[in-house]
Amino acid sequence: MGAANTVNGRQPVMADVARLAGVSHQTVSRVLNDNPHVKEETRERVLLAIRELDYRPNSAARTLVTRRSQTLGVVSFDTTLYGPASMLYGIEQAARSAGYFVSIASLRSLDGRSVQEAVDRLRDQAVEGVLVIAPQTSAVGALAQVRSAVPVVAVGSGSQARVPGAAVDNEAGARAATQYLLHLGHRTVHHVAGPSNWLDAQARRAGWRSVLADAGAPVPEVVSGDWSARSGYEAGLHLLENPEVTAVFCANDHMALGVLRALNEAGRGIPGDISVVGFDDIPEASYFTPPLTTVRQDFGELGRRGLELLVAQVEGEAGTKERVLVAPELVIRGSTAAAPPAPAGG
Amino acid sequence: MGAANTVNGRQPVMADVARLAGVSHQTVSRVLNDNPHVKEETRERVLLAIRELDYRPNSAARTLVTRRSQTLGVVSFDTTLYGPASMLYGIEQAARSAGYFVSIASLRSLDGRSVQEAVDRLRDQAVEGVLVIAPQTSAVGALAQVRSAVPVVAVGSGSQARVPGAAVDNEAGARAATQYLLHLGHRTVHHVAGPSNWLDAQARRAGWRSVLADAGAPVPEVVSGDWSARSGYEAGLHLLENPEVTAVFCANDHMALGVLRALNEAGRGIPGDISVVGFDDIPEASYFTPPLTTVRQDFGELGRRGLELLVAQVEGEAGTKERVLVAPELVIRGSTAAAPPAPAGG
DNA sequence: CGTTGTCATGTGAGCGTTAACAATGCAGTG
DNA sequence: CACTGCATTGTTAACGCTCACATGACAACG
Repeated sequence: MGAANTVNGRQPVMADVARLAGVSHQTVSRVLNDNPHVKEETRERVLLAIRELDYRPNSAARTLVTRRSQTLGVVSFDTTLYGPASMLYGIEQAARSAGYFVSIASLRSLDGRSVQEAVDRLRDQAVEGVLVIAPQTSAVGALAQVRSAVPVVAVGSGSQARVPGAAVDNEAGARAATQYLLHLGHRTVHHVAGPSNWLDAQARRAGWRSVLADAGAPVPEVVSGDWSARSGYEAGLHLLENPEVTAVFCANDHMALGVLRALNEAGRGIPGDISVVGFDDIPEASYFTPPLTTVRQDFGELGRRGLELLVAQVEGEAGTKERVLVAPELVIRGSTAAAPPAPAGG
Repeated sequence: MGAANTVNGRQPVMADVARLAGVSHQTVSRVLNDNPHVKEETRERVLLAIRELDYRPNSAARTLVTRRSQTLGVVSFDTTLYGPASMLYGIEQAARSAGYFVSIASLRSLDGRSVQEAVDRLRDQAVEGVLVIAPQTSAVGALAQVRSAVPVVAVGSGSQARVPGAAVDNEAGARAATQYLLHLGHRTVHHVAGPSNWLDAQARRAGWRSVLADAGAPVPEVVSGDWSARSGYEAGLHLLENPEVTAVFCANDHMALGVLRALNEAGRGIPGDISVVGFDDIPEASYFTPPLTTVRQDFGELGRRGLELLVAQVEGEAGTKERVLVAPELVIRGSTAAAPPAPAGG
């Protein structure tokens, strides 16, 4: 052991290790790269020298000659949100176990130029592939246009994106939620949608709508929010104006929280008077008042699957899948119940 | 304009640009590095050739010769949580505007070996500095031991860490919350603390305790949670056993959410019977039932300040500050009110 | 005993860039 | 007109590594 760490005041290089071990630099390289053509005794001498000098290979030099940076890039818009943050986390873990580094670049705005700019930034860093966490239609649209010498994979960007990627089956989740509410006896289900420029919002809305249509239930007007609890609160106030509302399907949990708050304030019983369903199953959802019935999606899994897809492309594996669809799951909690008896004369 | 993008089937290099522009590769390099000793006309010819070939400099080659990777590393434990996610976001943005790339490495576990491992991983990637988002005592302790050839800065790791860093003044925030509750006339304030191995949890608890001590108020036993809403719920159930509780200061908003839920379930009025204060001011806090009085800390700002600190160290600026303390702010909402009249015979 | 093959190791070139220095041209000066 | 000085450009050598190939040793083979 030991931590000389410098040779003549500079970081040790391969030649220093070679000299100390009494071999050529190439033999050191072989040891480092697990080349089988090295005698066991020599290998140990080299490893000893490496430890003695606390030598670390220079990645820039290696990248220069191998043309492989071992780095993947992640482009994202707002990693402050629970979903994107969890996907990023999943990506990093999967990347590490696949032997890649992860470099991040966030988007200034959602237009195509910004997406191209972020991809270029990563390209400047010689990433071998790019993952994009940007579920907005505009970003995905831009993605299809992006010039990139390396593979690009979208994570959590709806299901119809033109680029390869991993996504949750939003429509199926929305259908499950809506069907469940109908089964409880509600005449119809109102919907608090996400921003219309998000693919997920579109898909959830479409799923909700298709179930109502299939069941012959009336399709109420949609109230739109921006995913925030604040916007859910406002949507809730709006829904309160209509006394016929007995069931609400919100496009995410945060908006559902806002809706719950508006209903609570107004003295409506949940689920006695009105049932509420969310989407995402954030960790707090079971501690809302009341605990929220919601559609669980596993963001971490999504990130991991996306990364696997990208690695397969980077390493040029044959028979590469282009799209992975992860199934969400309806989680039933206390915010949903059978429809209240219809008001007399309704 | 144009996107030849390849020369003889490979990425164009500086020599290709030079040939097309009719200059030497060194002149191309000068243009790229804004060297003033280039005639305007030549510069334009070179820029044209660069665009024509869609040439991008090879960062590995540049890093190899300049010994500067333009990359900073971020070590974090769980970027799924709102605080860490926001700090990471702030860091990335500040890094971009300072001209650095950001590479991430998450911790397997919280022991010293894992911290060293993550730092080494980044070091292998030739980062010029490392930011650590790991507010646990164990991680910070390990940090002080970490061997690293590059500067290390801690972000949001309490105020007494031994490494340089940016942190929120947790004690001040906790004092403000506790004082406010006492001013409202509560005889004392109960505390739902975070995990004792987090510096923030320790500091908040210390701030709370000091105010009670100074005011001569009784110091109730602390209930500890793990930051999650679930643990807050359990803490709430525990607090309900004691009828004298009229004010609760929770070490974060998620636990406060759990407490609110437990109290709501038990039919206690908030704030009529019991006042509750949180810490963090997550975006949802104003939509809890009731809206949560809490201590706001600006995580993004924290990340930016930490990054500035690191950049100053990396670029060897004189008079570098070692620590930055960001002041939190008490935000008053509907979950707090004057103490209820003391029960007769109390 | 020469030939062939295989293992273990070394040698030299080259990856694409920047740094240091050299060279050129041209204006201004005495 | 030679001489200095400055602006502009070119030439060459690193940077630290891997790849392709060369070399040497030694066993197996006919």
